[in-house]
Amino acid sequence: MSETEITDEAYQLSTQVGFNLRRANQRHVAIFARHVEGLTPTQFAALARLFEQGPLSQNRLGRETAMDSATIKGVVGRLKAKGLVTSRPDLNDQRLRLVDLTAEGKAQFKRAEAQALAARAETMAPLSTEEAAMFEALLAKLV
Amino acid sequence: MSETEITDEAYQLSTQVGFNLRRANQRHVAIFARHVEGLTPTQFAALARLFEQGPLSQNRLGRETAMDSATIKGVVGRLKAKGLVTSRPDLNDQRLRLVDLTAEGKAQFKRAEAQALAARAETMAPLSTEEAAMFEALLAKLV
DNA sequence: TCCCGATTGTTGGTGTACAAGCAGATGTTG
DNA sequence: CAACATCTGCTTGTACACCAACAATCGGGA
Repeated sequence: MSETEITDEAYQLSTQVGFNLRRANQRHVAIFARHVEGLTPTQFAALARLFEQGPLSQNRLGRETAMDSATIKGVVGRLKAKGLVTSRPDLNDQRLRLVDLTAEGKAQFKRAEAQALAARAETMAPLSTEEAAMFEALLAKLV
Repeated sequence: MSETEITDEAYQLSTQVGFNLRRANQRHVAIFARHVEGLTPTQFAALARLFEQGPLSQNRLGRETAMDSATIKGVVGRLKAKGLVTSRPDLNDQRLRLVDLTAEGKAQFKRAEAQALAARAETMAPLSTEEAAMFEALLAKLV
């Protein structure tokens, strides 16, 4: 019996945090998809940053949303295909492509914002208000 | 000023949790990759379940590790390519393919276990012992 | 026994995610 | 001003992650 318990202990120690981090994220993405029509969490994040900050270069937008240059290229491409953003060369620096919201992009973001709030609420529903605040504070330390 | 603050508030409310969940997971995956040679977190999780529970059908293994059938197929395929697991038909139920650890798979898991512990420690390093315990407890409620 | 619903594994399609390597533009420094 | 390092965006390759549709198999009830 003791050996089994030791094995159990070791397993839990070694994977629980990363494993549950991954599952919590999966769960949130699924909840988000149910609430927000036509936007993934990452696409929503990109729209949010553009809404906040105005036109940004593609790489800059990637940094602001925690995506590397290969990932943000795909995200921007899909948003362009939906007509939510445009991209044009920067006249002052020919390396840059400035990404900007279209009117439709702004409208879609505003619609999605309330839905994203509902998704957030459902994700945090298992926690009390105090627990949720504590969790968010601790999570922020784990960047 | 007040309008800017309102926009800020709305943005933070609507994305912070999901966004930080995603970033915390990204960070953990990166830390895990630095510590554990040759195994991704999901591959490690699959080996861990097989080590715990012995041979499992492919779909069952997927459920135990929170992967759908399409995802677990890829993971098992890569583990087979590395010689860490084998799969064979179940004689009692011809729908099933039993996945099992090889001797090399067991050895690799035991080696990786200590490294995974170190990765976990580095992931949680920004938190005190009490904070880490609190965080894990709250995270567990968010499945 | 036969039929029907449920389960298993597979495939194809879409969407993140990152490493590595590339070419072109930029800007600094000797 | 010319060599240099840096930055940007792109591409390729690998690895999750899930949905939807599918064929084969299984189990139970009419």
